[in-house]
Amino acid sequence: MRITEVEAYGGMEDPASHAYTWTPRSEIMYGPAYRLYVYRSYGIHFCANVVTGPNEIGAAVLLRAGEVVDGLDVARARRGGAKDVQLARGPGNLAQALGITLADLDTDLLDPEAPGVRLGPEVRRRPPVVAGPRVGVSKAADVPWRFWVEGDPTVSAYRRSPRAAPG
DNA sequence: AACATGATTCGCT
DNA sequence: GCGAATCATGTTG
Repeated sequence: MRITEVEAYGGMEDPASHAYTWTPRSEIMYGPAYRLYVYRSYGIHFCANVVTGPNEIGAAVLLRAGEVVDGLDVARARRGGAKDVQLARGPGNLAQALGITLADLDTDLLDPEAPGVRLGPEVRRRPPVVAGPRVGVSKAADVPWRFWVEGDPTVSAYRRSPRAAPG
């Protein structure tokens, strides 16, 4: 899968991050980099993050959207007949398309032997990337740490949290 | 032990 | 555009 949209969370210094205050849930975020941090959202969906360490800050990057370029049939089956372009559009949908669950928590994304997902190393060509305010967070929403490929149809629509400070 | 809330999505208007 | 669904986690008593 080609990632087209991400959102950065600055660990203990970022009020919007799960790592802002230490909790058992976010413990993984303080660990080594390139591990997978998965959490359940609204009781229904899973969201996948890449811990970016390497220090003990608890920083991570939320995978918000992507274009499925491999295993299309599997992704389609998992997403139950959604349009190809929206197979991995949105954090919950992306996790579902990849089949990520809590079982994948703490997966070493650089280990070729590790079961489940892994992070592809190569970026052949860097497409134009734009930055903007973050989606869905009630705090520090205007920190421009959401990055996406400009004009890519698989990028999710921007929606500001109703609880975020007016901007 | 109880209460409030959310890094969301989908369907209806 | 708006609101319900849905439950684990975090916070408070």
